Amino acid sequence: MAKVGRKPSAKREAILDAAQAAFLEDGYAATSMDGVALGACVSKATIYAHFASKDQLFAAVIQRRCERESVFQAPEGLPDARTALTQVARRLLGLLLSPEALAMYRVVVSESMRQPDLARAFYESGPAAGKAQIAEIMAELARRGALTLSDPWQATDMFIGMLRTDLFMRKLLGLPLREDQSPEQVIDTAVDIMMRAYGPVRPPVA
Amino acid sequence: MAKVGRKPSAKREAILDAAQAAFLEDGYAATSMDGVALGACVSKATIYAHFASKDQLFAAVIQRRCERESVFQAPEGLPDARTALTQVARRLLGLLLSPEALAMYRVVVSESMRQPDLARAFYESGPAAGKAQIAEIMAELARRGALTLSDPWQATDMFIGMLRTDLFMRKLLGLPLREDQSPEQVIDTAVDIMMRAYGPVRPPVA
DNA sequence: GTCTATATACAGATAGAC
DNA sequence: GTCTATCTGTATATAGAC
Repeated sequence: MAKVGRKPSAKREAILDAAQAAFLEDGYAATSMDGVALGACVSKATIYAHFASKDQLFAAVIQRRCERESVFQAPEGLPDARTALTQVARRLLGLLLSPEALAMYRVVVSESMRQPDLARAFYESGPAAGKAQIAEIMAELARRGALTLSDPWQATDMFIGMLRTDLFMRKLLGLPLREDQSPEQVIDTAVDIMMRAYGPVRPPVA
Repeated sequence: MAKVGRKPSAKREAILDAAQAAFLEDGYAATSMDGVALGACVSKATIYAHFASKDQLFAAVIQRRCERESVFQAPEGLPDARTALTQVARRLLGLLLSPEALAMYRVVVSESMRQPDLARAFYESGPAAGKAQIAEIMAELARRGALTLSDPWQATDMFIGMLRTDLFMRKLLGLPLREDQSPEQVIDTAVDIMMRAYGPVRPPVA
């Protein structure tokens, strides 16, 4: 069996690729090792030479997919808060609505109770990492005086929540979108609320 | 086989109860018809006398669970917007965080791509119905002048989103909550943002 | 409608040659 | 490491008696 340290074996990568496609497409239980072997042009025994079990193959797939993407660098230059938040929201909502992210979310959520380690890995590398990066941008905007907020983490939580609304739910469930639903409209509304709530010019508290 | 119209057979109900417990606890694939039969104190053949297949048993379970609960009646009396929104948020977040709702969400999301009809039934009776009821309350608050908003549906979407944040995600994935996370804190923050954005006294637009 | 017993298929995992 | 061939368990679904 291959060691834990990287073994950039071609077959191993082919197995992981085929397994990822199958798991994300069909879910954990509906994916068979025979199918993965077929997709990777490899015998089933070869899979077991690299991965001890279906569980561990699944874990390797999820872990590999968790080790990447983030890319919420602080907006270039010194844009105003509205522009900065809009850029961040576009990036995040685009990511959330991508077919790969939705498939990943479905399969991890469905297996989270049976594979707690995977649930944590996904959470840390996905939602938690994204939140941390956006919170840092929020904090920077607050330092510049572009936003007035006491807790960037709380504000970030709410901001992200406002992006995962009905549009996200429908995509997640595979339902068609209503005509008047668009990511841009969600983004505009969310940013608008953030600016009303935390914009630099705040109404005197009643 | 039993007709489609209601047959309040005791065994049928026992089967549905056992199946619901199993599906919500273990997920669709990991639930076996043998297990359901055991849980319902019934032979497996009896299950197939009532339900044509595992798929249809699952559908019946989900459908039955979808035909109920809502209960977002407009707050009693004429409370101010902050009180009304807080009451609504408490009710909704309590529902979202309940173990049954979380289990339902997990299993429906995981099977949504393979059973589109179920996904739609869940969406209509769950998220869509809840949103409609809350939007009506929003609209009533706007009519009273307690909120200033042009589109109650949009505002409702954002409000609900702000309740489904990190706290919800961690519960969904079965992760322990951070000490400083509490439903009440999420509710207070969300309501506060709504009041800042849509409260009757709005700042002049800069 | 309900049961016992069984058909049939396919899953995950392994043995052993190369 | 990789293959072919196989073991073994268990799943969905059904036959046929009552």
